[in-house]
Amino acid sequence: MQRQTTQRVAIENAFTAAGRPLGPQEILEAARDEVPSLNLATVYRTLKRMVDDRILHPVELPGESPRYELQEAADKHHHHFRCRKCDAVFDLNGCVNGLSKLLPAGFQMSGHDIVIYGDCRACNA
Amino acid sequence: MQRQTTQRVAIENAFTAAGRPLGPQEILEAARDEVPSLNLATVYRTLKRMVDDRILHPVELPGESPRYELQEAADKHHHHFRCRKCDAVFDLNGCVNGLSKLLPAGFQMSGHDIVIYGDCRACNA
DNA sequence: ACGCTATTGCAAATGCATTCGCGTTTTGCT
DNA sequence: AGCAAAACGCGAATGCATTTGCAATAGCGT
Repeated sequence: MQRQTTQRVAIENAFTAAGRPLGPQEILEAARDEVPSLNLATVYRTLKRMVDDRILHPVELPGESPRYELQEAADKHHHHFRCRKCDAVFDLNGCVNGLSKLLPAGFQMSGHDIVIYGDCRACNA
Repeated sequence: MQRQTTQRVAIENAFTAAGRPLGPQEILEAARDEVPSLNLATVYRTLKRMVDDRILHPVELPGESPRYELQEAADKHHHHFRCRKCDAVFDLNGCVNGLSKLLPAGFQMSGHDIVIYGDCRACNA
């Protein structure tokens, strides 16, 4: 049976408060505001459970360890922005057309990922 | 000083023969056709040197360890295709428009990556 | 409030890709 | 051909992100 622990709630809160994909370390730091004793192993255990339960969804970017976002965010097709100054990742709404015209003959497309790099709002200011 | 060893030549040949980005293990297997004694450590050493010398360029895809492609290929802006059946990666020519319209207000774009997933020509056949 | 068991914190262990140490082999210069 | 330095092969060592074992703690049903 699934228990409602303070650390799990703190982790869920971290996601809703951030509104963007978070990595294990980021989650740890954010959730420690609520539960200072929180341990990284617990973060990993909780992440794994929440992914299994379809509450979170992994976000993989080139050359980086996975971040996670709420499944509800993942449900609608979207892509990601990664800030080169603060390394934070943000969700982007929408998509582009014409991807399939990049395909060579004989290739079949079943999905795609787009990552935009640059400076986020906060780092820009 | 830089020496022209048979293993280094074999590795270079693997790239020109493949015409697509290769990972260390793929390189090892391909180059062993020419030099059966080739060792993975040598592949890594050679890759590092060739990247330093701007002969090769690393290709990072979400959730995978880096592959490498000839710098000449990397010089013109392009993206990548990854086959879900054989895991091979291919270069794609061209790009798309309208990426910047995905940006939220206050965000500044300085680059982007696109990866298309699907079945490659060979796996399709 | 009590007790059972899921969950936690901590430190040690994994897994994996990549790197290093070192004795041996090659390369390229003379 | 002769040699010093660069490369190699091999196995052991790193570095990191992630996982696990275990004793202690804390949800939650009764």
